[in-house]
Amino acid sequence: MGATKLNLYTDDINTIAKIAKVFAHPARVAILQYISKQQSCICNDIVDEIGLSQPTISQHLKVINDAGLLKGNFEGNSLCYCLDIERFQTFQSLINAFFNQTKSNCC
Amino acid sequence: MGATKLNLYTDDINTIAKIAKVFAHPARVAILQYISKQQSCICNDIVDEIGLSQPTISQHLKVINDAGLLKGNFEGNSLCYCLDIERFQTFQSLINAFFNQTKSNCC
DNA sequence: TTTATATATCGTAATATTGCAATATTACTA
DNA sequence: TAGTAATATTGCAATATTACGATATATAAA
Repeated sequence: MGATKLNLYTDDINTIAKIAKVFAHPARVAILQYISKQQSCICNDIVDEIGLSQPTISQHLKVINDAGLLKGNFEGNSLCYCLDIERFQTFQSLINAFFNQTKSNCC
Repeated sequence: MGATKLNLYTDDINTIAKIAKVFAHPARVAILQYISKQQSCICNDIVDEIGLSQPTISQHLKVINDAGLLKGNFEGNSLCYCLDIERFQTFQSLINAFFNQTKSNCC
């Protein structure tokens, strides 16, 4: 009990759910938006920008990163995060495919 | 501790997260897909279709319904659920606006 | 090497989500 | 009105997520 029964669903369905989970917390939406606004891909002023602790931000970044949405490299002694646009685009396409298919089928 | 600090974020950000949450569980993705496939908006063979118990499906339906995505009306003694396409379309538009804005801003 | 700064990880408490059995409710039918 | 089928609600156990303090690790500069 309590755990999601992933085996009940098709891979496609699990993929959509997994993608949606990344955006299902406002901190992660805010982080993505903030990263995109910094032309030069600046790093952890995210902690200052959003009002969460450094470990919490780091945890959310890990979720975003595990989804493959980040490219990070060091600039000086600080980490420079950048959105992986291609991957982001893939997510958008998959989500749109789900929406389009679902609504076109419906009564 | 533990609870999401919604007050830290703009309404737009919280809206995106809330929408994403609906799709962040495979059962709900599957339910939406299944409902859309039934031309005649058929009801709780969802329970048979997906392998979850009736109360669990009902709970997921409630989440989807609370998001405003369902139109339900009784047909005989069974409930006929139907996707609210307009609302669904609104969700799609909002998500796409987020994606487009985020990726166009980025480095 | 020491020091300072930036980021990640660990451990843990608080809260949320998932799933189901039992039960209640609703709507039809006899 | 009693019985039946469909759906919702309640209560609870298992698990996941969120958040943070403490600490570890990594990089740069002194």
